[in-house]
Amino acid sequence: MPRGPQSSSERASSDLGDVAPRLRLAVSRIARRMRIEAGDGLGPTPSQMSALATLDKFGPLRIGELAVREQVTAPTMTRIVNVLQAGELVVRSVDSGDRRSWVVTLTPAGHTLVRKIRRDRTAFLVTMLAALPPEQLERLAGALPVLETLAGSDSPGSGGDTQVG
Amino acid sequence: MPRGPQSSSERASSDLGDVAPRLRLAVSRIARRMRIEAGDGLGPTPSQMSALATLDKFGPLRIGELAVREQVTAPTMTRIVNVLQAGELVVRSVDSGDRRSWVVTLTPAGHTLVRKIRRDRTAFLVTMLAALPPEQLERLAGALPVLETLAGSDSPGSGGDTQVG
DNA sequence: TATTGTTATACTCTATAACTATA
DNA sequence: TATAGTTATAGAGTATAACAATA
Repeated sequence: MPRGPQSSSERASSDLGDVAPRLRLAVSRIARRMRIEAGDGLGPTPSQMSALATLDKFGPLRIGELAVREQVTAPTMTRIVNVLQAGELVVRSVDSGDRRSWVVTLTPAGHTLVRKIRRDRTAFLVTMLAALPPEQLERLAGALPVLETLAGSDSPGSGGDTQVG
Repeated sequence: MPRGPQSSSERASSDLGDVAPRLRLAVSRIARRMRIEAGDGLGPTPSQMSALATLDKFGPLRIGELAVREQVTAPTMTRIVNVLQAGELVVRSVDSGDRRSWVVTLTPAGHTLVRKIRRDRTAFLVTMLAALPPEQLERLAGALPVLETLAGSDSPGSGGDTQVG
């Protein structure tokens, strides 16, 4: 097994050619672990949670606006909002100025829930990171801006993501 | 905006406290982009793809074994295998020694498809990585072992993952 | 009897098409 | 007419329960 001259880290800068497959696998698995270890099956479904996160980020929105941001059809968003409303996580109010529309607003309980789940999802990583030697944590922190570049930004209209956590 | 003394990188080793939330968000988004930009809606559904990947990794398996590895019930796996069989991606053969069981095997076409999708998923990252300045690629490569630690390994029985890509 | 897999049935999430109310 | 949202209906994917064939 050929090794480069550098000595400190397992496999670092040598053979950059296999960075892509390794990064793909690592990212997929970390994402999956975060989902699962945060108790994915409990509480709101992914689509409900995503709608809550969008409301948390952008503030009150109309059904149609929510549907566009969530990349979901209007009937689907109607149902999602109905469920959230039944759970008292959002309220609907008539749009002053256009009585065909509803404005959907997060309730305090909705806010609290979004923050709780966000915390839960981060908690898994916090635990993992705490177990890392400082040198590895440094390296991870150093690569964070690069990862954020790869992640891109969620441009509101263009299928923006608004991840829960 | 307070900045640490180090000069070369945007935000690196200072305030490690927010590594977890940033990493969480970055990982979620990269995973999502990989899924979407690889043409997620096309070809086999996620559950079908996952079953194919498991067969690719572990070789021929019985329906029940597949169901356990995929964390799905037996009736569900029956249906998944039926669809894959109709698409000529797998074949069923009787288990010599227990005629209640079927052994499911990937066809050459199934193999080819798994590899194609794996390539497609990596392709997005290859493009993104090619656009990075060498210094950033270095930093990413340096953090890869750490990310792989966080990713963990998929222990076969314990709901192992067997990511497609 | 116990086990492997299938069939029957139901539930959730999503979509498209048709509809109602307002602009 | 055109638009915002809802209702009606259908399809994919999953589960539990009941069943068939074999061990």
